[in-house]
Amino acid sequence: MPSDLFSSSVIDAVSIDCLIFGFRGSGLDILLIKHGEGISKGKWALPGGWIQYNEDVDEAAGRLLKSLTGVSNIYLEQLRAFGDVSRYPEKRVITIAYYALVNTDHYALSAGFTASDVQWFNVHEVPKLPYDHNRILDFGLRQLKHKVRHEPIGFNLLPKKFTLHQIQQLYEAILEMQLDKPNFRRKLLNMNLLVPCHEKQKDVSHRAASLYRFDKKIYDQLTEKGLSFEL
Amino acid sequence: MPSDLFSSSVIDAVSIDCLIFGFRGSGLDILLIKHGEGISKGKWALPGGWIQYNEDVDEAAGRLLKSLTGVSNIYLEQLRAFGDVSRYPEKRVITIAYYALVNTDHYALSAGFTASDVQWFNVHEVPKLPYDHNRILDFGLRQLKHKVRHEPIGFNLLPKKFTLHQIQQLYEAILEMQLDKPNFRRKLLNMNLLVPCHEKQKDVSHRAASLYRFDKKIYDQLTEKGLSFEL
DNA sequence: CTACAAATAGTCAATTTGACTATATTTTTT
DNA sequence: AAAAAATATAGTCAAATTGACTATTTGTAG
Repeated sequence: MPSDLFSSSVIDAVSIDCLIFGFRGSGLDILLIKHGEGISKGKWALPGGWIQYNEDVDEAAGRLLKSLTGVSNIYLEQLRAFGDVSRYPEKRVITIAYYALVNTDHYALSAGFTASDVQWFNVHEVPKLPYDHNRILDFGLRQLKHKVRHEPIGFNLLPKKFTLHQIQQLYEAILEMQLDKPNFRRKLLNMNLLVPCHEKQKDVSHRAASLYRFDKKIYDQLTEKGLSFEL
Repeated sequence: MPSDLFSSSVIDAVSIDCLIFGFRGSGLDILLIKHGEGISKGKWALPGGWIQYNEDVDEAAGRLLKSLTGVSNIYLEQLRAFGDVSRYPEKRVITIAYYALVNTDHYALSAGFTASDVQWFNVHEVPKLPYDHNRILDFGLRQLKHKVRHEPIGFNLLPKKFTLHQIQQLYEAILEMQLDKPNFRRKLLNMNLLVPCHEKQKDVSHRAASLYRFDKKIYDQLTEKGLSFEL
């Protein structure tokens, strides 16, 4: 740490930007908001905001997420900071990017936004975004692709109760590859991580599949016993 | 992004802190510097500095690393930002932590530091550090433990030419576990990632082991063909 | 020339993978 | 009511990988 502890800041501001991922059966989605004013008016962009003086950075991200979704117990984690000089015009703004995994069923969009301000986009059909937001998204997608194979975080994108086929579709969407159904089932079930709900899905026009849920406590127990989640 | 683009910053400063890892056969080391002045005078701490107005954050980290080691092409990657309100006294300082993997042979310590200012510590014998530096170190160790198993970055801690046994010792130090020698060799060699130097180590009082090197180009080629580094 | 130290090679059962085929249970169609 | 369609679930089997070992080779040191 340098000696000049009382120099005034050379950074104009630190912002938060958030990748909010959702999944609705057909590919992975991301939530964008439309800028109402400012430099990039009319453009779609990642939801973001400024960090307040008296809140932790993690708190700021949580606050932002809640203001968008109305819900607060959502999976949320820091991605990394982006701080190229040229990432933001005029001012020197460093942003700290977060990513959230939400179950699109369980929350009401837009507290304070109209429908036209907030919209889901398939992650591969995202328009050109301002600043370095496309780069942040790319980075987040890579991170998600990796993380979902080594930690059981994908379940956050699904309803509480889900079928094996739903998880598979989710993984196929995130990893961008086809997976063998029997083998995927086998691997997942053999981890003994999923708890059967003893319930079947409803309103499907074919044989109904069993519903399962993910239990963090069971995962933590198994982890202590040496399980390492790998898919 | 909120509308008030021209508010003055509520963050006093953004700093860089760097985890510099080294390996010298006996456990994993980290480089600490002794504070000469300021709030935490006399304490050992992570090397750090302020981000300049006209440099990317990654550049700032590189500059800091070079000022300490004299070398510039070192493996360096961002860990994450740490931004709790209480992490720093008096002022609101957010820090962006990086971690570097250096080969302790190949660089001269302390351009501008005396030996008593800079010192290697075994990562498990680190004193109480100021601010949230112990937390940053813990986070970095976890990250390293994970990353080293999924990406071939460990080689950065070794000399250009190394023996299989050296890699194994490195992995044992980072992962904090014993590994079976024949099985470790087999797995590593079967990836066809290591290039034999057709050379033996010297000055050992027993049978000399073959030297290998890691070739990033070969790794990239194999990756394209579907190899995924896993240890 | 013998003891040692560590490198390197090889064995083998158990487990996991990948690529499949087969059967079961529903709903919709004829 | 029977057949067709759709999807869930179960099972097979050879190949590859792993984990826990033993055996051999090649060098140094006394």
